[in-house]
Amino acid sequence: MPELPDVEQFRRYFNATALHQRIRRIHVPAPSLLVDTSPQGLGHALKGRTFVAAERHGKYLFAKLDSGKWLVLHFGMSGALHYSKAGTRPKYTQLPIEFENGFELYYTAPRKLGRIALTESPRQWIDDRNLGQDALAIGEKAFVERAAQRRGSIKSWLMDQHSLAGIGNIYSDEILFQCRLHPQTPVGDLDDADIRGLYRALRRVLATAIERRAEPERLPDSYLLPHRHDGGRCPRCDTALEHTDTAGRTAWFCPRCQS
DNA sequence: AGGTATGTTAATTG
DNA sequence: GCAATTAACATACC
Repeated sequence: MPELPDVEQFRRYFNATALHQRIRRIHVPAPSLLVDTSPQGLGHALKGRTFVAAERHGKYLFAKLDSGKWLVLHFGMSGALHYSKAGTRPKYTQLPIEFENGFELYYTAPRKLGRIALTESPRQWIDDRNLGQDALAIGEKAFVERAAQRRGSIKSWLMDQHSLAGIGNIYSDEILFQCRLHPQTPVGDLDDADIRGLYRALRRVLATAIERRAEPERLPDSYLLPHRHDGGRCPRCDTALEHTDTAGRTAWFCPRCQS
């Protein structure tokens, strides 16, 4: 689930629930999710502190503490956040954060593919990992420039977090469907109008998904995603959708509209 | 029981 | 150095 629109949901949820309450304690059942820290190190950084704001870059969520340090959360393929009364810990909770108000914020990750870390600043984390600009923050000019230095398929470009942060398999399929480009089209084959069309589709798709709270069922029926499954048909021309392996993932597309 | 899965990263190959 | 491909990670779900 968690691509840019999903993590943006988490950011808003975090800001609406978890700010300004003192942290009583935390627990780390699976230390393998920790990056460059330990359960003790994390506990030391969080205990007695409050969160003051949450920010997002690509698929990463950064939660600022009143100490100035930041908690970093990545949701992998299946992570989520839940805030509720203490003692209602959901299954697959990998980080419960208990507050003094009797509520807890639960970070869940059923497949343990997420990441938990601490950083001095989001900027430092982003630079250390060489992440690209956030997909919704990049301007058209920079987007066009990025395209010019890129070879290979358009889908792998959109999903490359070092080039552009936030887009994954699901939303890259939708963006390419919206601007009628086949996922395996080489970036070098696109002209300026194609690239600008791609940029506009990217912004529109991500903004729409955020508006719909990143719930796939709420997306317009004219979108690919509600039909992206075996037996699904193109909402535009009713052709049977096909899929192909690209960039190590399954890319769904309409063979008639996207050529 | 086996195949697939919305993510990232390292190793391998061209 | 790039890009594509594959495997690995750990586990749920169909």
